[in-house]
Amino acid sequence: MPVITLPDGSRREYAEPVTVGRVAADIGAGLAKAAVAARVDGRLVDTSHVLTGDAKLAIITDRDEAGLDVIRHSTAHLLAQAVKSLFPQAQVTIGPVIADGFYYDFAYAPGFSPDDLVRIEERMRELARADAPVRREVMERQRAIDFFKGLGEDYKAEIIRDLPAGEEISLYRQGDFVDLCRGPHVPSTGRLKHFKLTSLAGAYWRGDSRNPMLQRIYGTAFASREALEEHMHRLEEAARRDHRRIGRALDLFHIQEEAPGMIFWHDHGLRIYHTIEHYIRRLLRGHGYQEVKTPQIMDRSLWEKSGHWEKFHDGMFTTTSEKHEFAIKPMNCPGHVQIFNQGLKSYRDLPLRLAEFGSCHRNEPSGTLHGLLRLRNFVQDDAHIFCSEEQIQDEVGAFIDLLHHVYAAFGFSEVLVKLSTRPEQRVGADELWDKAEGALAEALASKGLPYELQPGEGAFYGPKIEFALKDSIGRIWQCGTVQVDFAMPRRLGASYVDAGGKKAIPVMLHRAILGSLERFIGILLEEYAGALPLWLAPVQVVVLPIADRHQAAAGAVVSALRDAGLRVEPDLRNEKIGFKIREHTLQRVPYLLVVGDREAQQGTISVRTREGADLGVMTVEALVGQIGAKAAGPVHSEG
RNA sequence: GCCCAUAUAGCUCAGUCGGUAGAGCACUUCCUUGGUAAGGAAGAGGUCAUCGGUUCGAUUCCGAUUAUGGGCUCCA
Repeated sequence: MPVITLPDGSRREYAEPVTVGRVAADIGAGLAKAAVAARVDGRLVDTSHVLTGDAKLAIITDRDEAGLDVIRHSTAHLLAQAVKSLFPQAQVTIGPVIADGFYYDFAYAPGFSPDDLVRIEERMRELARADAPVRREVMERQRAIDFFKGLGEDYKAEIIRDLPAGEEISLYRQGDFVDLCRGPHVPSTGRLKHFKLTSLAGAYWRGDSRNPMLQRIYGTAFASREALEEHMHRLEEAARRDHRRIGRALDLFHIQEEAPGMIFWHDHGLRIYHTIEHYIRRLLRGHGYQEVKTPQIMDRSLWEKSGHWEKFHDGMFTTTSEKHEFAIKPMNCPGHVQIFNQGLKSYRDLPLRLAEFGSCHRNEPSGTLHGLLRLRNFVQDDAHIFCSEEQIQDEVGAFIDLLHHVYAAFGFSEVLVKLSTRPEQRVGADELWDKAEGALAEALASKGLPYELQPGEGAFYGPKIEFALKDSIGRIWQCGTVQVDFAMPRRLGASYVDAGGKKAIPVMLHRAILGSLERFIGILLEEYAGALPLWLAPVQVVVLPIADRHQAAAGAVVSALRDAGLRVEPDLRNEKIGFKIREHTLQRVPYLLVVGDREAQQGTISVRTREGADLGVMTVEALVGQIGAKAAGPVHSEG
């Protein structure tokens, strides 16, 4: 006699076991039609699930987030069904739901072509129209393994073999297609209407590059056609924010074939770069950092001592001179230890903070390069803090505050935080790791920062916190970091005299706020779609004379603004004012000043913003009063 | 590095079922001196990424290389 309790607290009693679908139908025909799955006592089930005893039941429709996931998951199955029907030799593997869609990996040696994708999507529509019921069945483990082996689905058999013991093994059938799956799924394929296959990629079986490469098909699905179209539209909009496109359009930088992974900064791009560097430099000085500069290339023997050579020499560029082999620095830390090592250090010198805008080269695999976001040559706002073990937590805490202060200054509010702990291969005693991980976790907790734990993802020399930002299409990029290092100071012979007069080895904190300036600028450009905040804009103001006779007046405005510290340029071209307005608006110049007869006569300017707002006519002094402080940026307000 | 795709004028792209290419914008010159998102005319501009193969003939077909894009792996 099941008693079913609904989310609103109401109850329904049944004389005998009922299916979820039946209960939904009893509540209302509309709900029954909209139901894609259900939650029974918190567990997701199909609408065909039979309720045998008392239960709490919530019907899930495509309006629920969980319902959308079910639709996407079922669409992935539909994709697999279509692929199997068109390419019977293909083997199915896994097909999970991901953010904004799903994918399915197939083992298919010849590979799919983009044309195949079109065919597959067509077949999916046919299969959806057929509206085949999706049925769940449970199979005993060994029988399931034999069953899939019999189908030639070796990957599936392997997946079942590796499922934890005691896990129920369920299969889903739709038409002649069977797939191993936990479910739940939509009741029938006809429920899948608004989907699209989006891309084709390679992906290693089980994410291991030693394994065979599978064919991954990405797709997405939504509850309505409008939602799908909106999603595709969002992607197009995001593509317009792409920093590579903006970099070209605003003449900021370029990359060319002869220097893959390296940037040619143009004038306007370098202005952004320098503004940021200047800001960080001032800030660090105010926070007790010294700025240093270390050699670009150093002898191989130093990299052997630091441990980099053994672990990373494949990723290092090298060069030779007179029988010496040199490496171009991939990091700044060994250089900073050399500076620390000059002269005897006392515990009174700690914490010693050495900062460098260090240009690093890393021979990244060609397939990983990506605009400004992944380069072979980049500049870190790097620093190393030499301190005692007791100072770790305070230093990390202060750094976290500083980092958030900086990210806020650039207008980033969403910063993802991750804590990576000891990897299998590591140096240093476990007690040290306990202490360091504890210090990092404690520092995060004391800031009330939520973070994702990444066990085993730390560096070989110590645990780390990573701070990441998202690009315009939601990809996550590590920017800031703080890492505890027990190994390198010892390896490179760093020491200080402690309070007891004994020699001690300092702990080293590696830390960067922006990470790579290039990457940070890339993300910044996408965040603002090129319309950078006033203080970062390469050109803050343009002065536009209406006709040739206003050029002198415009020139006077330019020099006055330049004297006031603004980045300002005139546009003296023989063009109409509308043309110039359009062009500089597209160039994302924050303020556009028009000078015509009226203004020339009165000694004023007519002010317009890149957003199209008319701020009216005013004097240069009035404008400087209005925007001067903002244009100078946070560096001045922080002293 | 691995999988798939792409590479044509400065940019965005069209095109050639194999007979050495075209648009728009940008650029140059001239006309125009115009009041808040494109004034007009003319002109110039390309070894069709590189190397090789097939062919009477290759920008087009095939192969390799390089780079780029989307993923995967990696990221000190």
